[in-house]
Amino acid sequence: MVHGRAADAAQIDQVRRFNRTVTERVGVLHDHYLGRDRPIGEARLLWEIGERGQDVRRLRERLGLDSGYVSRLLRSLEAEGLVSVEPQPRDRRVRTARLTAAGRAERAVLDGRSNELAGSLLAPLNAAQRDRLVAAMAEVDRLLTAATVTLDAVDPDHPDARHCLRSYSAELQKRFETGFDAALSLLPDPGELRPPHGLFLVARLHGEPVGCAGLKLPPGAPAEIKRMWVAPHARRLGLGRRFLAELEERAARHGRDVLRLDTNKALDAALGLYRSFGFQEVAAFNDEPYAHHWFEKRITGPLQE
Amino acid sequence: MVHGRAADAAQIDQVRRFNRTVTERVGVLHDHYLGRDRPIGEARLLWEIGERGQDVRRLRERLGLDSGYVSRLLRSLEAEGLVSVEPQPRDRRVRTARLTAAGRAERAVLDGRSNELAGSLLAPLNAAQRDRLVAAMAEVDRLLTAATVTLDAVDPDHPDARHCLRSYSAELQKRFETGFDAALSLLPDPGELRPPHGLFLVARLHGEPVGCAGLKLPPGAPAEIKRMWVAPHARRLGLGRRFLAELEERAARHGRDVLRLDTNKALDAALGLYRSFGFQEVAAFNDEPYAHHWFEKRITGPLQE
DNA sequence: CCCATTCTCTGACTAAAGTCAGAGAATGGT
DNA sequence: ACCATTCTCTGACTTTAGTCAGAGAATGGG
Repeated sequence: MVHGRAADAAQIDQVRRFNRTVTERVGVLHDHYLGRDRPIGEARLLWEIGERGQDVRRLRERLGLDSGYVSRLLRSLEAEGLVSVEPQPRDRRVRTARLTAAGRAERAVLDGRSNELAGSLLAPLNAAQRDRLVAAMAEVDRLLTAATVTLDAVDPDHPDARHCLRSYSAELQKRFETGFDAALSLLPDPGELRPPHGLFLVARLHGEPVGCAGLKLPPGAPAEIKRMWVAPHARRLGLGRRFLAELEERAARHGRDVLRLDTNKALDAALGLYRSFGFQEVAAFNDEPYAHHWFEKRITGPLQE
Repeated sequence: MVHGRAADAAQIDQVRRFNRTVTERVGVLHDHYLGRDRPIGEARLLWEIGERGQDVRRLRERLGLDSGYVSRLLRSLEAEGLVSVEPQPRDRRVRTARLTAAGRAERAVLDGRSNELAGSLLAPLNAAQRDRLVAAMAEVDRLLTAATVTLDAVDPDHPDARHCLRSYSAELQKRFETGFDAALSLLPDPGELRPPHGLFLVARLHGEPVGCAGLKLPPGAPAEIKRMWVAPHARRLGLGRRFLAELEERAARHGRDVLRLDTNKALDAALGLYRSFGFQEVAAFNDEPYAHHWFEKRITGPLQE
């Protein structure tokens, strides 16, 4: 990964101090408030089921727990009358857990305690300190979230890839003045975005696909970025830049020394990103009907001895 | 407490999001790294014993564990040859745990893993994001630490109070051009800083005294702040301001409408604090030989219906 | 319709984490 | 010298938090 250079010692140190303070302060209080009369396993489950219910397999996935264990926890919550579990109508192997009225009440209690906990962290501070703490927390939150996003090369037919591509088309449809009709656009045919003539990256946050980017590697020609998209709720995490860096590195690894792309004028954030990432605007190199701008960047090949 | 007003809902919300992200990301990784081949109870203990050893009772206190449990953990570490436990010479009921050479090596392994953990949080980020994350972490760390400091009224003869007063004198001795001789200064006699004619506050961080401030409440005269001091490692946490706010409130509660103090020109940070807290410089109201500045603040009495 | 797969559940375990009630050695104050 | 207190330890527990192997129902593709 192009970003994966080692952090320096002072940074490591500060992160460790942070971890210590936070696990002490937040961790201790967390258990104190949440686990007051119920094992935290159950409390977490109750929380994760949520107001609208959840499939058992999603619960397992979200909490990272063994299927037998989750099943047992659900039995215990059922016995307390807090939860009911029923087969999903569409696929009767899957079962859906829902909160009963009592379960909802119990969840509200947990909710209240979480608020108490949050309040107790802020309480000893004055208004100015609070503002600064909350702002710094938002920043940490945002950047740690950014750091949990994974980038993987997948086949463009993978369900996560298809999901992103559908969202991509839907968004263009909404944002382009003229709408967007995939049939009119210069779509790379599927083979162009899979090895050996290309690749397709999917970004995932907690397992959910939240962005994609394709790279065409036509033999003997510049590499070309296609269909880069980031889900609205995953924006402002530096994901676009991370895609570009990753694609640039991969293009270089495949021996290309030029990376290019085309884009529509409606995508103003993307235009800014390309420029700040070192792309230069060039003359049209294709006749994509939806493009208004064409960009190119000279990249360094893989290091040689 | 004067700072203890309720935080607003948006702040509470952000704190909760933060707690969630951090416990997921830091918590999970923490256990993953530290508990790799050893129960985390033992790992924490090994860590807490430290290079120089620790009394068993301090360990219990720091980790908040049952005495039987700690004893058992120590037995297990002893059996592995990582720790030796011996009676303290001064009080043979108390026992001190020390790391053996093997224990020190094991602790170094844990240390390395903590570094890995910290590194793994930063690894997916680019340099700019890292800088911002580390800065935000430092801010959170600092403010959460500030929030764990407690302020309590104690008798000026309490060991914690005496500790602070000794440190206070030692610091003045070092910082005043002329040195500081307590015998020449207008020392409030002990009775003046305990009820009903005064009070004495001690600030504590993790049980350690880290600051103090006295308030004289002479009958029918303005309240007067004396001997305010914050330990060097607890500075920049807004503690001075917190002392002032607390003393102001207590003075008001005792019906005073003027708060005053004198100070030496060498204490520049304190001078700035007093001014920014609303104190006005006034003519000398006493003949303290070490004072160069006298300040006064008009305060509001307790609310009346 | 058959068969491989998916999903949840149960039974049978294990390890970690902790609690509780004393026992026995040291200590400090009187 | 005596006694209450402090400190650590041991034995006997419990609860929490899992893991693992397989059984049985439902589904989907051929």
